[in-house]
Amino acid sequence: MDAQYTPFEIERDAQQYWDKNQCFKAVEDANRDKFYCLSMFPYPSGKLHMGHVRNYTIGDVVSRFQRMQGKNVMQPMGWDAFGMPAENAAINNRVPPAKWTYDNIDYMRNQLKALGFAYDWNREFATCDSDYYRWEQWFFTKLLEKGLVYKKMSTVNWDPIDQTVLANEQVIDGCGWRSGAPVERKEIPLWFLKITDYADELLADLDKVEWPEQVKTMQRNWIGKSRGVEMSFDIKQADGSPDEPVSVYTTRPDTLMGVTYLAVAAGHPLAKTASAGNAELAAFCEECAQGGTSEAALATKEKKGMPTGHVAVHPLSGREVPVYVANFVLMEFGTGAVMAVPGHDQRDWEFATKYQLPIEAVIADQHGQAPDLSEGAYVEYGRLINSGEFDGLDFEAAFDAIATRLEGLGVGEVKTNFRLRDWGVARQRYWGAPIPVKYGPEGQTVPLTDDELPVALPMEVTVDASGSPLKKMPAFSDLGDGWVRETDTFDTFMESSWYYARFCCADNHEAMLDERANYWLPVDLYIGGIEHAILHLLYARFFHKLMRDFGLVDSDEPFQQLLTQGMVIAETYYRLEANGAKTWFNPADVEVKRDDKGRPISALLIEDGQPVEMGGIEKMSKSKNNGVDPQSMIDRFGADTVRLFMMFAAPPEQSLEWSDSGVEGANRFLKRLWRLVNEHLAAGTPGALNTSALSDAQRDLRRKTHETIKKASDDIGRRTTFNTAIAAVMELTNALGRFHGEGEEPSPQDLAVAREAVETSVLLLAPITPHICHALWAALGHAEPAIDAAWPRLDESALARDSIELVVQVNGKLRARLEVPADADKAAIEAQALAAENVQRHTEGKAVRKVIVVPGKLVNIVVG
RNA sequence: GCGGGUGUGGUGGAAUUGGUAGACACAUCAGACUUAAAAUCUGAAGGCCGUUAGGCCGUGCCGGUUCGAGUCCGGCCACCCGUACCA
Repeated sequence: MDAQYTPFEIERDAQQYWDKNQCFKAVEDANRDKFYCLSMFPYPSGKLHMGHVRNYTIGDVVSRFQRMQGKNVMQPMGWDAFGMPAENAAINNRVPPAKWTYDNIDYMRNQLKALGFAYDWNREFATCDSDYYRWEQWFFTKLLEKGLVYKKMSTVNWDPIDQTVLANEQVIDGCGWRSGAPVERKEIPLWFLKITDYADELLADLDKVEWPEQVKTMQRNWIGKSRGVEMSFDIKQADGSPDEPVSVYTTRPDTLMGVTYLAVAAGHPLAKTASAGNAELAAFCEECAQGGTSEAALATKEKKGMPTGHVAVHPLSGREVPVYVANFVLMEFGTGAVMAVPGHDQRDWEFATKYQLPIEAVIADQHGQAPDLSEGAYVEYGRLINSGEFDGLDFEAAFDAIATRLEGLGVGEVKTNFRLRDWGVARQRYWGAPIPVKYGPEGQTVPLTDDELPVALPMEVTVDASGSPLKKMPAFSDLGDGWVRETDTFDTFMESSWYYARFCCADNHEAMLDERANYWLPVDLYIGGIEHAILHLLYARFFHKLMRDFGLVDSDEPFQQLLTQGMVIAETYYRLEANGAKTWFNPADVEVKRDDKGRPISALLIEDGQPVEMGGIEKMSKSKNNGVDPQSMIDRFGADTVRLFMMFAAPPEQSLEWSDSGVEGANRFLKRLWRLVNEHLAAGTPGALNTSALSDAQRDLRRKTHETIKKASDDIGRRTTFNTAIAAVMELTNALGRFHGEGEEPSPQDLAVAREAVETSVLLLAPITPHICHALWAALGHAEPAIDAAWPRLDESALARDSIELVVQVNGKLRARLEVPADADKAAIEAQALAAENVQRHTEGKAVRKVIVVPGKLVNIVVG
């Protein structure tokens, strides 16, 4: 064994060994428990970033740990390869999107290999391979035949200069990111998947999966099941003539008698009839159509409205209330109209205050009084007031009574609603899977047949910033005889909704999935960023249920357990330029000055020695130039050091702050471990361990070894807190460094106890730093590689103690520590606690009211 | 705006079921080794007071429950993620 830790040779040798022996090739085996471990596959943006390294290290640690538990582990990797960045690269650098994407994949695959992840590379694919997306196209035609797909008008961001549809991300402060022109909302026909048909099941089945509660809550709220009443209001135009009734939905029918106005969307039919003779209103409706379509942009916009001149007739009281057009009401949400109760809804209250509309109390406060509405709405539930015959009813009773009355009048009904909307899957872009539909000369819409699939995306293409490239390619779209192809492509969420299943049988060219999917699925542990908590994870759950209902899989849910990792963040540095713009500098190019407590006080740019400003710690990003390239760290310290730091610096669910010195610390630990094993081997040959004849020092080290096995097993296997598992192993190696036998030379028994501690440390670290552990395990004389070693076994008897330390509190404050026999009874502990010198000082002259003994932990003496 | 989360020493974090706040590291300081530096090893350290014994304060802020609160409850503040065409 080399005296020096040489990470690059060790890592190369270990990787060659795993590769040559196909160690991570996964084969179905009905006789073993399977473990499918999946990390969210990357978008091939160019090179790995720290978020990828963190994500994939977590997955690799769990995979290797499960393998050591004896599981049949499958850990695949692939590429989420369609998307906008490839088109942007094409526009900016004139590189074909396919070439750009596949070049990036080649580079990033090498980076993943250098990190030593235990992937079964035989299963690799990219979603832009026609061999993958052809099955998605095939499945879409089946969904279309079954009525789960339909086309409807939908609102998109329209750039009037570039004549193109913009993604929400491409709308900055309401303007197009390239043209700078104010974005307009435009209605176009688009394909939708009926996810709302599965809303109830998507909600109910959250109880079947082991996901973080916060993610389940977010999904429940997103699906947003509610019970309410849908009712219609009769409408009179300004001249008194009737217009079409307006339908509204409310979850608070108990407040119906407090309605003082109605608000409709600018696109509502009523707004159109009202605008006919009202130029001012028509102009307002047009203004409402400006700006982006994102919910955040709409919801934070200043609330504006304008009266239509129409009035709505209250269905119960007959009272006439004004109808407004409001910019915060949208056609695609619910009915496109809302009833407003400003006394009991804060948004309505603000609108009513702004336009001097009446605000009326119809719900009593907790004292049974009319609430004070001068500062805001009263939104709690309570008993009804000012509601005629409904006065005195509580929420439940009022809901039922009012709903029954509306039903009797034939103007309303109780209705369950979902916030969830159907999934729009069509994009007016090139780099995606073509939607497999054609249109006939008489306007027929026909799904492509199996022998017409796949619809391959043409590789020779001109991509510019205007319009959809496929639309401009007759060779693609024109099928002759008046038939044309659909030129929209799929939302890239389509590809990421079923890739986990395709990994089970990626080599099947005859079918989308086969029986191997049912061996591996569901995924046992799925790992990825918290930012995917709603959309990706909800779409994948939906897609899984679709595949189930077509008999392709037999499970209900795709991901049994979910681990959501936090972001990787780093300090930012900038200089303010004369024009007010900020120039951002990479942390690698900056030197930080610290005060004598190590607190950073200032920073200099290394290049010119002049100061730069510290901009705070933020998510690693291109825009703030604070990304640390994982490659440079791997080149400097090796993969094991990077992996160890990533797992040690924070628990996986929290954000992780990058720290150069922390990485050096991780490297130092590995060097120390290397030396420790080296010195242990040089000290001599251990004897056979005799656990019935241990010295105190030997028993202490052995206890520490088994305490560490217990903690690390639980931390990695159950809690997934890898940081504390590593800390525990560090404690063990620290104890090992301090361990010395009684004689000048270590005895065979000393060496046997030390050997157990050394081998335990190596195996417990093997999932985290697999290369160094591969080398050390071999150096310790094992012919089998470390990846085939069994996880260390806990010996409960090694944990036993003769005496334990208790703390003594007086009135909850720590006053003394006691060493007591492990089997001491409560009375003896209490007596010893009361006798302690410092306890006496604090109890002297006071009455002892109560003594609380918590076995194994503490004694609290309450005095008064 | 709405939904979900986070907040602990100089720093990253630990404290798993309401029971010793600060494990393990990083940075800092001191010492050893060295001609010297680096590397390595050993030690110190939450803040304030005290010679020691020890005391007081302390987990974003305000309040509550409890023998006991970082942990539970109510109200705030700050930041982060998502918000349906970024992936």
